[in-house]
Amino acid sequence: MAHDQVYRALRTRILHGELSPGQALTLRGIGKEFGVSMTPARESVRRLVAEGALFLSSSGRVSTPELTTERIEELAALRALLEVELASRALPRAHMALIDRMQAINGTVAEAVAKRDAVGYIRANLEFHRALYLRAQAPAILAMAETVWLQLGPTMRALYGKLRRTESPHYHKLILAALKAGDEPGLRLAVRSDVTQGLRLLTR
Amino acid sequence: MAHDQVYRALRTRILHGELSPGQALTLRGIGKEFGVSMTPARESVRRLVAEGALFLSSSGRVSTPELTTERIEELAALRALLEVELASRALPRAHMALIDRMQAINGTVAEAVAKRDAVGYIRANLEFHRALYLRAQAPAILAMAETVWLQLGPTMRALYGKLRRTESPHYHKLILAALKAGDEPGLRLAVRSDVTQGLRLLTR
DNA sequence: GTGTCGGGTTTGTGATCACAAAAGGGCATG
DNA sequence: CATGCCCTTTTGTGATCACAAACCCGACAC
Repeated sequence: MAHDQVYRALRTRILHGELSPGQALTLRGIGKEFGVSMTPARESVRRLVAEGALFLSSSGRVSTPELTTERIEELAALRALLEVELASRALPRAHMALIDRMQAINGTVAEAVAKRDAVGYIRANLEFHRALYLRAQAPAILAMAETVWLQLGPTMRALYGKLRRTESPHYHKLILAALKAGDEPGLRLAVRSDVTQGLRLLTR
Repeated sequence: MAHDQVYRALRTRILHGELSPGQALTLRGIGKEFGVSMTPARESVRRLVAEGALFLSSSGRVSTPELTTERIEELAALRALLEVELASRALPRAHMALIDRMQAINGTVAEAVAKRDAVGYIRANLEFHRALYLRAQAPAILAMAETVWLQLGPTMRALYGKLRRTESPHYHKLILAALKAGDEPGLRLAVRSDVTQGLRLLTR
């Protein structure tokens, strides 16, 4: 059970962008921080490496990945593919209660943007998307989308650290509008734009 | 380095459908088979679990997954999404040499079908697809497609064990034809059909 | 015949250790 | 002042062990 707690803690840390790209980790360091031996630390690290959340150098050293532009573009394309599908599947099941909740979450997103709180922004943004995708009833696809998020975690932090915007995310409003209208093509376009938009800044 | 060899061996075994769904594995058994201790056996197993290739029961027991119909359908949808994208990206770079090679591989597929060799069929089939997708120059997407294959490995074995066909795969010919003609919509449809066709049998 | 209980056995978990390879830093040399 | 080398320290790897939980199977009771 120990390795699972370590795994979960590291995972959310990476997912929420609390680690910068290229940041090094050591097994003994992790073990010490969580009060366990190297064994569970190693297991959780290996698992995160398997998911692409951490990078394992040829000498066995572990760090968060520093993504190349090409890889970022690929991951953005993956997000677009997977999340458009998820949104599309969720649409018929998206009732008013869900849309209200997403609207509330979007308020949190706006707050985080205003406060320049990168981690808060990323977390709220993920929550916004996940709230919708959970309705798709497609756990395998959602899991795959989450591993893509995981791989982008540290990079996202770097991205929003550079961002100068203080206005609330435009495409989230389009997503909500399309949901309300039951407009599938509009939803697909809005999700694709939202997902692609941010990453586009990084690749130039 | 020991755990990597174990990992790779188990991975190809699963990928090629050499293990039936629900087959149990033990750490000590794996260690004994490969002449290593439990430690590297555990690491490789945990990695395969993270990739969805193995299933970890709540009590820690490990086995190949027995997929539900819903999950098979989802994984089929994922294959369709990812592989259509990969094929589409590969198309502009698919020269005659590649098509020739794919045609040769398709001969191997036909042989395996004729001999009722499930493992040979799966392996040749994967090789056929991978030959094309490698040209897409999209390692992240390809890696994701491969983990989907991995999850389906044991199930595929069960599927082709039940199959009665002895004719060579029809959709592979359509894929080759679309490649030769540079026909992108045709290619997308052919790949989608090929990927969906087999799994469709299982879900009914 | 069916169900339940018990004990021996199998199995996973996490800690610890010895070892080798890599990294980092200080020193000498050009 | 820069560069290469060597030694110390750090770090990952794999083996082994003690322990607890789960499992299996046979016996017993109803």
